[in-house]
Amino acid sequence: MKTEKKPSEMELRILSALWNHGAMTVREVMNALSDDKARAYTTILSTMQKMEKKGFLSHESKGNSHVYKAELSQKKTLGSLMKSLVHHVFGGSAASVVQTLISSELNADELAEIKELLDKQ
Amino acid sequence: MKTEKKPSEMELRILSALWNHGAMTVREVMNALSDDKARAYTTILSTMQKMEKKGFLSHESKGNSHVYKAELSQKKTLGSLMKSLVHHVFGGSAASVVQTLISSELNADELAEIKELLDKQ
DNA sequence: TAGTAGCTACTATAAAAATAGTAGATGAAT
DNA sequence: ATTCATCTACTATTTTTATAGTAGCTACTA
Repeated sequence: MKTEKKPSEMELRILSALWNHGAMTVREVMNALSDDKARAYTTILSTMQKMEKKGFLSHESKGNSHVYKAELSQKKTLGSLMKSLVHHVFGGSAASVVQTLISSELNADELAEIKELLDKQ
Repeated sequence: MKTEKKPSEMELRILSALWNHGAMTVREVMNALSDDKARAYTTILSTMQKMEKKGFLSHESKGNSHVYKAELSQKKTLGSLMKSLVHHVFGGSAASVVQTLISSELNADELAEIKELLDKQ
C-alpha cells in the first residue's frame, strides 16, 4: 500500500481545476486557476511535473504540448481532506463545518441547495 | 492593516485545541492534539513559540510554565479557511462541501443535527 | 531561412513548516 | 544540599512548498 501523501494547497487547486474542466495543458490550468496572484508559467509547470512524479497527475502528448489529467479521485481526495479537517480542526463535528459555512459563506440559493441535498439523504 | 497570514495545518490544530479547551500549557496542548503521530514536547513548544511571534497566540506565566491562549478568532479563522477552500478547491460551491461531508463523514445523528442547523436559518 | 512564440526539461533558490536536541533555570522531594 | 523532573530559550536540521530562470526544441510566419 502506498503512503497516500496528501496534496498541498496549490496541488489541490490544480487538481480541482482538472476535476472540473477535465484534462488540460499547463497553460490552460494556469488560466483556470482562480488567480489570487500572478504566477509564472514555469511555476505551474514545475508544480505539475512534481505532481506527476508523485502520481497525482499523468499526461499524454498532444501536438508539442502535454495534456494532464488528475490521477487522484476527486471523491476520495476531498473526502479525506474533509475528514482530516473535521477531526483535527473542527473538533470532530461535521455540523460545525456546516455552521461555519452558514455563517461565513452562504447566500439563500446555496442554503436552499444544501437543504435539498440533505433531504435526499 | 495586518497581513493576516494564515495558519498552517499544525497551527490550526493547536489553535483548535485552544479554542475548544480554553487556555492551556504546552504539555496540555500536546496531550490534547489528536495524535496521528508522536511528536516531541519541544516540537510543540517551538511551534507555539513561533505562533506567538506571529501573533496567533499569547501567554501568561503560571508557576514556572506558560499558559497559552489563542489570539485569533475561531469564527474568523475558520470562516476564511472555509471560504478559501470553497473557492479554490470546491469550485465555489459550498453545497459540494456539504455533499462531500455527507458522503464521507456523516452518521445519522450528525445528519439530523445539520438539518436542524439549517432549519434555524 | 531567419525570427519568434510557445513548449518542456532541467536546475535553482528562497521561504515556510515540521521536527527536535541541548543548555540552563526552577522547584519539589529525599 | 543534591538529585530529579519539568519547563523555557535557543539553535539546528530536514523536508516540503512555492517560485522561477535558462536552455533548447519545434513549428509557424514573414
